[in-house]
Amino acid sequence: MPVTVLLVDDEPLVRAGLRAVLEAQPDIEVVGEAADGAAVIPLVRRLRPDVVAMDVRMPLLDGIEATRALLRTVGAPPKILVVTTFENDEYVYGALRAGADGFLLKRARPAEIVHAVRLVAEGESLLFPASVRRLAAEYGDDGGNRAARAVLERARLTEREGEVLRLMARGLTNAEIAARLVVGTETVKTHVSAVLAKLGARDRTQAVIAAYESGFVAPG
Amino acid sequence: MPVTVLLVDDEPLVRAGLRAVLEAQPDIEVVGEAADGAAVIPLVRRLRPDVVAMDVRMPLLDGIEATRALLRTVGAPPKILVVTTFENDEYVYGALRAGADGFLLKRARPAEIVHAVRLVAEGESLLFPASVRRLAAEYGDDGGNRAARAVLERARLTEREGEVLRLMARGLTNAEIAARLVVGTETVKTHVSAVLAKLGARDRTQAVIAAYESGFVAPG
DNA sequence: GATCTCCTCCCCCGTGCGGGGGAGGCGGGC
DNA sequence: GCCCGCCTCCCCCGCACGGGGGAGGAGATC
Repeated sequence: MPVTVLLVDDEPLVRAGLRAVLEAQPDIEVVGEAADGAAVIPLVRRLRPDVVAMDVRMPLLDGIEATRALLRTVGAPPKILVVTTFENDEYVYGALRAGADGFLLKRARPAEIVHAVRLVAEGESLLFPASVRRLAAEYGDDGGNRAARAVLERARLTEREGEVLRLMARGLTNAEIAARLVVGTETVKTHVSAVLAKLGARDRTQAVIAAYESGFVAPG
Repeated sequence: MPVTVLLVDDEPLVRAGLRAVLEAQPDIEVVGEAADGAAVIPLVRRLRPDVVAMDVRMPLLDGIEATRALLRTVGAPPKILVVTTFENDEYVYGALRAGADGFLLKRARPAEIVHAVRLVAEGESLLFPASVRRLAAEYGDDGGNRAARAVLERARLTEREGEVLRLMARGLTNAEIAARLVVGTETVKTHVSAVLAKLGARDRTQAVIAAYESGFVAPG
């Protein structure tokens, strides 16, 4: 059965765009739309979507409050994909802290949007592009350790994948990582691919950026 | 004429190793050795080396003080390559602040060592692997702007190269950077190569790491 | 026992990347 | 005038990278 999606955005144009992009996929179905956060909860109760694609900035009830309300009041809540215009939107942090599963830039390419929806539907987190660095701030001043663990959990990286990401963020090639971990390069490639997928990164460079931006690795 | 090098390290073994590596090159000549920073200044006056490869941790006079003294007292001072065991050596920052032109890990491969010597001899800076992030701290809290400019100057990146590095650090591919800057991909490749060379980075991933570690781009 | 996750390793394949060259135009400085 | 730094674009070439599959073993869970 297809992935069902509810669109929440105050701009009809954006909703139409998302609908067009998503419905072009045989395995994704847009089951409803809402123009404001206040309308979300009853709609979710009725339509039971797998994913809610929700704008952060909306009149009446914004994406953060709507996310919080959804998670608090709905049993078995849908996955929440926060939609935003700006990479460094203050609201995004709030939404992620409120429990959103990922976020999506409005200027992302169709393929990326589809990818993001599928990913969160499968239970993965989408932290890239990572304005999530401030996660670190939440976790006090004991450095990046707890923050790193938090990122690990949010992105659902396995321990091994976390090790690989850390080595990627030190500039090592797959072969060097393989030597360091005493495994085959094919194994490293597998882990790297998993890391890229979970972080929503296109290549190792973006993964390293995400590692820095999320506080998974800290400068210094 | 060859590049002349003066070796300064309290461990004879290290000096011998550097000598062996460097003298294997037809265009590099080791013209002298010293076991402590205190002996450096007269030797430099006498030998006029192009490059001084200097350990940071030495008895009597360490690499930081020796660097400072060299730059203060010698007219047309040599390029100074700081040699260190650890990537995150506190002393390294001091040496770079004191005016050293680059640093070198003792565990670097011979080819890298040779490369570093040639590079600083040519007047380039070698900031990678970048424990230079704390440059940012020197420049107050006005964010990364002045720090970025400082890194630009230290690494002698041109304005265009700085732009390219910034886009690399946002995860863009060469083609995307080319589109953004409205130039050909070949042009971008040229800039990228220049950035890699000047930062001493092996690939774009390492360049991005250097950008973060140096404070050239800031998380957030 | 069956199922699941994780780690490990293997295949094929296209391509973006980076190194090696060279070259022309343009501006500023000597 | 000349030279030099910078930006621009071009060639060839090897390889690491990343996507697409598949598969076996260890360990935990049910």
